[in-house]
Amino acid sequence: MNAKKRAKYEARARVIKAMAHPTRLFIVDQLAHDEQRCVCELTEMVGADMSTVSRHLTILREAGIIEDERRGTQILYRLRVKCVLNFFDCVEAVLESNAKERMELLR
Amino acid sequence: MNAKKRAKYEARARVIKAMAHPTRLFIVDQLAHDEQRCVCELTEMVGADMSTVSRHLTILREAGIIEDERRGTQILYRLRVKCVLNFFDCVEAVLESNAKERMELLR
DNA sequence: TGCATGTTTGGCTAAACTTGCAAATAGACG
DNA sequence: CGTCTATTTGCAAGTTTAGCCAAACATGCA
Repeated sequence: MNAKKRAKYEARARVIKAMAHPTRLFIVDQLAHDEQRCVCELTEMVGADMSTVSRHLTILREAGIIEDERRGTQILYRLRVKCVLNFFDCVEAVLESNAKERMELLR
Repeated sequence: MNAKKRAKYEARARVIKAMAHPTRLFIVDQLAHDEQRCVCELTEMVGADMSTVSRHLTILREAGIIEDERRGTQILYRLRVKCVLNFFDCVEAVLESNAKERMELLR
């Protein structure tokens, strides 16, 4: 694999890596339903330290998956690219396929 | 977020995390085109130690993304769930969106 | 200006990930 | 059985990540 090709896959991996965490997946899922949320609300929903949630949000933002906008004293986050929701369907398909496989092995 | 919900997102994150590496993305992409490949071929294409490639394959297999089958002395790997290819389209959309954003900031 | 609220950043530790080398394992075959 | 080929696994070192607390920053408002 040459340098150019490697760079291509590294760029893609950076985006996927940003989603590869339960809390960040939850946030994306939440923003898919709720349009936009402030850090305080997300912190409440996630149930972790606000500093931790803030860092997760930074990771998602730097990957280009979400964007933010200041509103007075708080900062609202929202989804930037909707298609990430397709991820969920496919991931569910993988998980179901895994479950089915396990069932068959038991027989 | 309660325990059940957390478990759901953790399961999803495990699948996505398995894809969150340039080499593994390359392998998935390759298997999408080539039907199936042995470890030696993939090692050649990736250009890393075979033990490293083998480990990446294990990670993908345990996530349920690929499956293997012994053929004589070698082991062939192939994609198990095709929809992971949708990931690429969306990831490209994110990357393009990022590129466009950068362009606008320059103006 | 000074205070209150909301968010990010610095610093640190523990845990997880990545990689290559060397050694072990699994089949194929004489 | 011994040996060859293909693949996996044990180990060690280096790198990255996640999480919390405390401190810094930003904004709105009296």
